[in-house]
Amino acid sequence: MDLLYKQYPVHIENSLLGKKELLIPVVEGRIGMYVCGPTVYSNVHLGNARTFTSFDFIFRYLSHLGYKVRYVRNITDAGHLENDGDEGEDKIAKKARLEELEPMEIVQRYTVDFHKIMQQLNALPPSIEPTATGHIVEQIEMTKTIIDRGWAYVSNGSVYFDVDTYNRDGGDYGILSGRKIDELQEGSRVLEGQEEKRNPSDFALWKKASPTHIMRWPSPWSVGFPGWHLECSAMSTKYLGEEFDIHGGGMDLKFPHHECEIAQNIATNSKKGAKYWLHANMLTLNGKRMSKSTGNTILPSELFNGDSPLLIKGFNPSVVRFFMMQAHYSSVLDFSNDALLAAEKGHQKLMSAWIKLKGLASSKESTWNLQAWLDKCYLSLSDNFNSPIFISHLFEAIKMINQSENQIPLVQSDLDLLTQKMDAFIFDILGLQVDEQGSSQSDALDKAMDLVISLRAKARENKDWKTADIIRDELAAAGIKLKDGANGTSYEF
RNA sequence: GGUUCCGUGGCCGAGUGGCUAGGCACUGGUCUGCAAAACCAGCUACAGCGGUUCGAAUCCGCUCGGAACCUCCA
Repeated sequence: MDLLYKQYPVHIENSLLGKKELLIPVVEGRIGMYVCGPTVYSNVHLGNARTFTSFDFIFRYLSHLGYKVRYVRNITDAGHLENDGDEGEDKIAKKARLEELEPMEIVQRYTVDFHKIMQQLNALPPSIEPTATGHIVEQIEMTKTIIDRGWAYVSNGSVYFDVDTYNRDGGDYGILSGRKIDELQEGSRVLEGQEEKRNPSDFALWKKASPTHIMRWPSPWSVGFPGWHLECSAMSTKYLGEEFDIHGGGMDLKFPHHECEIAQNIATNSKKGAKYWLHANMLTLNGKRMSKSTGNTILPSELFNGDSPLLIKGFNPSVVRFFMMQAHYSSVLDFSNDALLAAEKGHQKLMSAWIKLKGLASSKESTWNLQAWLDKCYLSLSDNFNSPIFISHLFEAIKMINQSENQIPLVQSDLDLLTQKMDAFIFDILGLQVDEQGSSQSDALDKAMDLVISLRAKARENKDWKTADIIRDELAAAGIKLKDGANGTSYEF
């Protein structure tokens, strides 16, 4: 049998070219994917979580297709400047100073928070999760190489990438974002402390630390810290090679971060790193980008437990994930209570059908075209990871399942295949989870419920509606919903 | 000001030249002691104005509205 990725070749929208292309891995059967991770100086907000959930879904699908995927997602724990001038301060160091903590305490706290949230959202851990501080040596080496090749200069102990010279030598700074350097300089903000740079568009590879700066490492140029853009170049090269397949990140990193990464890669080894660039779009709240300064923000933990003035209730992480998956990763997704509520219902319908499917019997012949449906599902996923279309196909199957009384219009082998594929689609690829309580239902509980249901059935036989309704209402209050059907009563959480 | 992108039915959200996703909500019906669920049916839209075309939500132009980025951003 053909491998799935050969049967359903993946096409992805490459931000570098602005068009969809066939994914052809550098090494057949393997995918190297790098995603820019979070800067761990505060709790991840929901927008961050969306980006990582999007790439988790992509990782899951590529793996499902049979690719051997090495997924590298870094933790930025140093080198992320507040601004690029002399007053530039490392984000981690700033937070540490404000909270009077050791920088690595900040890093530890928010790394743990990040992992916890991503786990709740059922995101798989990446294959490698390297940290910037763990790769200072590599970053220094890369800086040396770029200086040696003539595209960086030392200024007062700091090292800057020389964008003008790089482009004059045939570099293509601006290729990703479509920006032209001349325009950039005209439009750029006036920043303090730019005098170390020859040119405003130059960016730091290494920054000399001020006497009070608390994160510092020795280097040939000064005691200091690496520039933000450099870590991703250094770590992606180290773990995925000079040429690898996919580089992902939030849309807001396209410029300057990813633009700088490409320039650094080419300046180091004449190769631009990733073949395909993917950008996950922003999550907006009330039509605006989330921002801590304006209060237009929500933390995943608040969303899960409902502890926010913006929410009427909490939502299960799997519902949140389903909500995100109903939009394409490359589209802006607007967040609202109503949208979440709708997603919750849809999620419930999906899970109910999944549970029903497992209890259905097969038929003597298949009158539902399983293969055609499978093709549609895979084609939608392979078409630039189109999760919304994919989910719409899922609901076609759900309709068929719900139309089935006790028998599904499929022979046993088809029923087995459908069950296996639904399992893979819902849980392995979309990464959804059945309600924890629902999945933990034990035999004992089943027996107890059977008893309660039969008692209620008796009451109903005797037209003792009062007793029947008390049982149903009390169970409902306890979170157990009874459903009277033609073939008896079932329950769910 | 520059770059990129978007404006789809009550809401969310796909589609990107013809065959008009899907979810949620709503209305009617089936089922049912009632309810819930499910099923059936209905509601059927593409910001506005022009243009190209046999045909445009989809391509082009303009107008209006919104978003992201332009060295903190996922």
